Amino acid sequence: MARSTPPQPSLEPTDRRQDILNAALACATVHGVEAISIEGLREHCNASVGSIYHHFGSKEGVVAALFFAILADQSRSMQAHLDASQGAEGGVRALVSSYLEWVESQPHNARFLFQARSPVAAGPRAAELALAAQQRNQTLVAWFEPHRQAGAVRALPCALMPSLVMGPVQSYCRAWLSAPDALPPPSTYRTELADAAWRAVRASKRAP
Amino acid sequence: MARSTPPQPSLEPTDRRQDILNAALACATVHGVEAISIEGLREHCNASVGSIYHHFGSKEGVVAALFFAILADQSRSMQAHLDASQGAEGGVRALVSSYLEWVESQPHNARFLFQARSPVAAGPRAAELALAAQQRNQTLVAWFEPHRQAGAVRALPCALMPSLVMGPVQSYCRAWLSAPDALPPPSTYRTELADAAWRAVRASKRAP
Amino acid sequence: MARSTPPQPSLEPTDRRQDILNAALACATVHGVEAISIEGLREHCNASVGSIYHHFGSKEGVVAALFFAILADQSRSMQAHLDASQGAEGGVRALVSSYLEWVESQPHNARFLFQARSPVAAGPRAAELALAAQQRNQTLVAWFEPHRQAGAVRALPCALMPSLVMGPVQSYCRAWLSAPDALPPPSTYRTELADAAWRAVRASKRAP
Amino acid sequence: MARSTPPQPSLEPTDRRQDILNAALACATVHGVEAISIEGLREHCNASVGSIYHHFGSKEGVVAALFFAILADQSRSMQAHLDASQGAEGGVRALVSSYLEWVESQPHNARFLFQARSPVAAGPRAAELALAAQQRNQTLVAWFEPHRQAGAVRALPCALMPSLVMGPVQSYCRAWLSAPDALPPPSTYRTELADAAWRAVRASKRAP
DNA sequence: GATGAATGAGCATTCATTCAT
DNA sequence: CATGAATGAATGCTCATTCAT
Repeated sequence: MARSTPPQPSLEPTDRRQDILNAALACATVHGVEAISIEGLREHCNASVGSIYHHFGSKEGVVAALFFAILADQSRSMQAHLDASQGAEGGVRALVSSYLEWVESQPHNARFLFQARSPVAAGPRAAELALAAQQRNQTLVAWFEPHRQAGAVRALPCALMPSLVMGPVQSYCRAWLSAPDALPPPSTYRTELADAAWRAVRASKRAP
Repeated sequence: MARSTPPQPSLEPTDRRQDILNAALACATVHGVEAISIEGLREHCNASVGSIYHHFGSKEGVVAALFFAILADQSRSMQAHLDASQGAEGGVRALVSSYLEWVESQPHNARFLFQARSPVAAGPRAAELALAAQQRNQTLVAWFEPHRQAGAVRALPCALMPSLVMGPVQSYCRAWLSAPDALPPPSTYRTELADAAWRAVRASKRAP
Repeated sequence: MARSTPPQPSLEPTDRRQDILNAALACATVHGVEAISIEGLREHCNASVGSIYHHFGSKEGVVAALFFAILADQSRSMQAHLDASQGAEGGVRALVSSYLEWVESQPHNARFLFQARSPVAAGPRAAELALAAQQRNQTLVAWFEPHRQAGAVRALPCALMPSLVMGPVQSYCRAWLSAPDALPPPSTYRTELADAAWRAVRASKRAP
Repeated sequence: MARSTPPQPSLEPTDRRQDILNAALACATVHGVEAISIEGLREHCNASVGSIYHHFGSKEGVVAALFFAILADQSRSMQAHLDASQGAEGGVRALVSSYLEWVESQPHNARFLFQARSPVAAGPRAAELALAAQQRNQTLVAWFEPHRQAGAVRALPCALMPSLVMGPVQSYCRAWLSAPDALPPPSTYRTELADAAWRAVRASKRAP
C-alpha cells in the first residue's frame, strides 16, 4: 500500500509485516477502523496471533504503523506534484489536484487515513502524529512564503493557510468517501476546487 | 448541554435523561466516543444500569440521542443567524461566523459531533442522520438559489456548495478542537474565514 | 470458611460471593494459588465470568478477599485462646497451641495463607496486609509488656518476639503442610513446641 | 551470584549460562519468581530465545538451575561454619549465625530461595530437591547425635530439630526480606537469636 | 552454539444486555 | 421508574516452545 510503484512481485517471499498491514486495511475497509480485531487480521493474512504481536506489539501498533505508512505515501505524492509545479497558482492547483487524485486512486487508504487519525492521536504515537502534521503544515507555509513576498499570494495568517487551500477539497473528498455512490468523484470538480483554492489565497486584484 | 434555554430548575427533580446525556458527553470528552460504556456512564451520573436502558434502550441509543440533540442545537443556531442576515454576502458571512461561534462556545459538543457521526451513521438511526444531512445541504443550496439567479453568486454545482462555503471553517475548527492550545481560537480569524468563503462563491467581477 | 460458627444453612439462598471464595480455596488446594484461574472458579461454583468480576473486580481481588477472610479467622481464633489463658507461660502456650490446632483443623486454609501471602503483598492491597501484620505483632508485643515488666519474661527486642515465640511452630507447620504424609501432625509435638516457645522468652532463672 | 569465588574474568568470553542465571535473579527480585519469563530474561541479559533453550531446556530449567546453585552455596557456607565450630553450643550458634550472615550478605539470593522452592518442588526436579532437603536435615540431626548422647542437648524428636534450631532465625529473616526497611537487619539480633536456639535444644539444668 | 520469526493454546478482562425485585 | 446482580460471548494479549538458518 505504502509502496505503490513496484506492483508487488507477489507470493513466495511474501513479507509478513506487509501481509498484516494489508489485512488491517482490508478489515478497516469492510467495517471501519474500530472493527479491526486480531482475529480478523488472522483471517485475512495467514499470520498467527503471536506473529502479529511479534511485529507490531499491539493492535494499536498495527493501526499506527499502517496509518503512518499511508500518510507518508500521501505526502510523498503531493510533494512530488508540488515540486513539479510552476508559480504560485500552479503550486496551489497542484496541491489540490494531487490530493484529489491520490484520494480517488486509493479510496481505501484515504478512508483509513480519515478514520484512523483519532485512534492514533489518542494512542502512544500521538507525538509522532503531531510532529508529522506540523511538518506538513510548515512545508506548505514555507512553500508559500516566497510567493507571498513576491505579492502573488495574499498576506494571511500562517495557521490559516492549510485550511484555506485544502479545506474545500478535503471536505468534498470526505463526503465522497462516506457516500461514493451519492456524489460524483472528486476529479469531476477538479477545476472548480482548484479555482476556489486559488481564489482563497491569491493576492487581491488591486494590490500588485 | 443541548438545550440551553431552560437553565435547569436545579437539584431535586434533576432529570435523569439529561443526567445521562451529560455523562455521555463527559465520557466522550475525556477518552473519545468509542470509550463510552454503560459502566462509565454509571460512574459519571448516578443512574443505575437499568435506568439507562429504561430511558435509551441501548448504548447506541444514548449516543444517538445526544448526537441528534446537539446537531439540532447547532442547526437552530445557524439558521437563526442566517435568517437575520441580509443579502448573499451577508448570508455567507453569517453561516461562517455562526458556525465558528457555536463551535467556540461549546467545544465539547462540537468535538462530539465530529466524533460521533461515524458510529451514528453505522447504527439504526442512520437514515435519520442521512435525512438531516440532506436537509441541511438542501436548505443551504435553496438559500443560494435566488442569489445565484440574481447573478450575485457563481453558478457552481450544488454538490460543491457546502464544501466551498463551509470547508475552510470546518477544517480550521476541526484542527483547533484537536489541539486547542496549539492554535488561536477560530473567532480570531472570523473575518479571514468569512472573506474566503465569500470569495469562493461570489460571482466573478467580469461576469454579467 | 471465614465464618466457622453457623455451619451454612446450605443451598437455596447460597451466597454467590461465598461460593466464589469457596471455589478459590478448592482450586488453590488442588494445584496451588498460582493455578487459580477464572475458568477454574467457574467450574467449581456455578458463577459466570461476569459475576466473579462483579463481586471482586479481578482475579487478584478474589485471592485477596479470601486471604483476608482466612487471616481474620485465624486471628480471631488465636485471640480467643489468648484471652482465655492465664499468666505469661499460659499465654505463650495458648498462642502456640491454638496456632497449631487451627492449622491442623483447617490445613487447606493454612496452606492458602502461606501460599497467597506473596501475591497479595505484591498486589494493590499490600498496604492493608502490612497493616494487618503490624497489628498482629503489636497485639502480641503489647500482651507481653506487663509480663515483661513483672519480670516473668525476658527483656527482648520487640521486633524479635513474634519470631521467637511463633518461629518454631510456624516452621514445623509449614513443613507438615508441604508433606503431610512424611511428618507427624503438629499436635503430636504440642508440648515440645510450647515448651520451646516458653524457654525462648521466659526470664532467666537468675533474674527474679 | 551463586559462585562468588572466581570474580569473573570480565567481559569478552562472558559466560552465557551465568548471564542468564543473573538475569533470572534480577527478574525475580523485581517482580517475583512467578514473573520470570523468557522474554524478560532476553531483555536483561543479551541472549536470544534460542540460546536460553539451548542452555537450560525450558523456563523451569533456568529457575531450577539457579535455585540449586544458590542452595548449594548456602549449604557450603553453613557447613563450613559448622565444621569450624566447637562443642554443641558452638555448633548451634554457628548454624544460626552463618545462616543469618549468608542471608544478610545476599538478600536477593535468599529471597529467591524462599520464593522458588514451591515451583521447583512442583517441577521435574522435585525429587532432587526432596533429596537435598533430606540430606540437610539428616546432616543436622546426625551432627546433634553425639552431643545428645553426651547429654549436652535435650532428647527431642528428630523431626523437630530443624524447626527448633532454625525456626526463629528463618522466621525473622523471612520477615526482614519482606520489609527490609521496616526491620533491623538480622545480624542486629545475632546474639539473641543464637541464645534462643541454644536454649531451645540444650539439656535442661537438672537433667543428668 | 546462536538467532529470532513463528506458533497457538490459554488467560484475564470488558461490556452490552437482561430481568427479578 | 429504579436497581444491581447475573450472564456469556467476544477480545486483546502473554508466553513457553519450536525450528530453519
